Amino acid sequence: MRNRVRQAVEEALARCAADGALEEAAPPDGHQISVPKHEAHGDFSSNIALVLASRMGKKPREIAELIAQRLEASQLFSKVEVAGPGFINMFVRSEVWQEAIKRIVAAGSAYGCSNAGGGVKVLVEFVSANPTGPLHVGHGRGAAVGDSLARILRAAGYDVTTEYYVNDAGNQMRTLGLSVFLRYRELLGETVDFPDHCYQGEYIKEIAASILEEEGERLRGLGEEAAVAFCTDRAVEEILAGIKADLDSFDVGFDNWFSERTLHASGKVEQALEELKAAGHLYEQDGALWFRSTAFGDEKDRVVRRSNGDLTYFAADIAYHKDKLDRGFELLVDIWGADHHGYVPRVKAAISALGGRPQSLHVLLVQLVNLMEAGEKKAMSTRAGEFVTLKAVLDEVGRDAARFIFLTRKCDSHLDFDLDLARQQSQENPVYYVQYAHARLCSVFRKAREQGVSMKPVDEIDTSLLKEKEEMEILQKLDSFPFVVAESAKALEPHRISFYLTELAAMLHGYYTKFRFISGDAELTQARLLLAQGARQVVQNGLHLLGVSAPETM
RNA sequence: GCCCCCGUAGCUCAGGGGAUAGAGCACAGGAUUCCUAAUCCUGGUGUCGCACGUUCGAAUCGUGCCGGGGGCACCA
Repeated sequence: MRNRVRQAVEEALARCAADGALEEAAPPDGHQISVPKHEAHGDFSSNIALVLASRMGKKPREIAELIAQRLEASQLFSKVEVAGPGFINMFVRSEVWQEAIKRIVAAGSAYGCSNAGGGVKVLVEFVSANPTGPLHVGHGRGAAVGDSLARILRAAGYDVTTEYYVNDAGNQMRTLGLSVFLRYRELLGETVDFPDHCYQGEYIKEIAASILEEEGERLRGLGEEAAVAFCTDRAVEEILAGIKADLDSFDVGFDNWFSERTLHASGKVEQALEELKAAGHLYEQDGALWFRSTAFGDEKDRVVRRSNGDLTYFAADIAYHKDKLDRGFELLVDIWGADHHGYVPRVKAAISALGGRPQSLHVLLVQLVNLMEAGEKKAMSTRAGEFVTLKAVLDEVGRDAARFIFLTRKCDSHLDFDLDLARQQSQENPVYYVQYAHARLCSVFRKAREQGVSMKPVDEIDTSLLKEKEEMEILQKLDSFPFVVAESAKALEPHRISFYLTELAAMLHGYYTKFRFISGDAELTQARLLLAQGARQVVQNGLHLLGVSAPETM
């Protein structure tokens, strides 16, 4: 609808130019069609005259009048007004809104989808937690945001691939293997010195125990290097399996699991460095190899190969992002913990140096989650082994509530996740408010069936009977859903969907209390059931974008 | 010291150039012979952290402060 309104306004402007009333025919960049806060200001409002005024040296209201006059002829509107400093307020005819419900019902589960994204190939990389321990709540937030964003982008017509980058190479992998091996030796009765930098968690002991069970004392005879390597492989395997299981119970899946080891093994890291070197962006200093990232806006140059010969993680990250571009992705969305924000300029620098467009990379920095319990912040450190796992939280508050809490805030705002509250307050959680709206509509249809009321074919339903103010508001809200999805995708902001759904649910609950879907008036009942069907569909589609279930009963 | 994010109602947070700044929670009162009361209705609160600036117009943009968090390794 909004697009139709925009088109009408811009055509009216063109007609002004055609008949000589105004000089400009082209719509200005800042032209916005918005939904006013106050209903007295119409269904839609255009600021076109305000934007044009300064450029044309005319009074905004004068321009607005000229355009408004030509808009009145449109079949779309029942009334067009100039108001305030020069807004054009437009009132859409009720028949236009009423027809929308048929479109919505016809589209079904596809309603909300659009081709706004134009098939742009986008890679959404998220979670990518190091396989050194189980996922904690912070990873859960990233998982919810990434998975939901991928769903929203798909709905908005982007060609989406999701990926988890597995850091299964490098120093910390040795540390992980060493940690397990030391616990293994402890289990064999040795007294070992367990260093602080090793992973302290209980899960390390469990992995050691399972190795002991399956391999016996065999590892003792292998020599430290081989034994640690063995432990590393086993630990990564077990931890990754655990991570996958946790994500699975959070209903988060990935198209690809991308292993860092394969980057090294295939020579792609060396290749990327060669390319940078050929372009003159690398230099040697103090025995190390540096990338001149300052040439692309970073605050200091970065080491890609240390003086001891080891490649840094950054070197692999360069190759990884090059590989993403080589695979043809036009838009790269990386979802990182906010503590990695310092990393953004150097990765963008690498993309630029390799001939890519730094704007093609969008890094969403998800603020860390403060887990609160009994009014106190709980410590979160994988290495120290002090953290609340995602699994533990899911077991307590449930998948739907957890996802909704994560998705009802902008991802760059800090989030206090109060365990006590989420646990005991589950009845007041907004997710149930939305789900209940869906369940209630389902129950209306159950009731209708009980009473032998069945819906007529859509064509035969008289939608002009939907003339209550509340019905009109719901129709407008339902109509805006595809626009909300498209904007949410464009802005990479899943939380807009949660807010939309909460607002829609409020309208539906209010309507439910005040009016009856099923009444003695057979024609009216048909029209209202159609409204109910469309509304239920939109709630369901919206919840699906969040990865939250839409129960039929509660 | 430098960089990034945040600061909006008692609390948790939306709004991120547009008209009189919103929601949930909490608090008080009310609503159910009838499609699920996990619901609805009513009640009120804001120096939008502070100060300048940009313009027709600023919670929103810019600069500087203040406060909170995070980051500034040849760690990941």
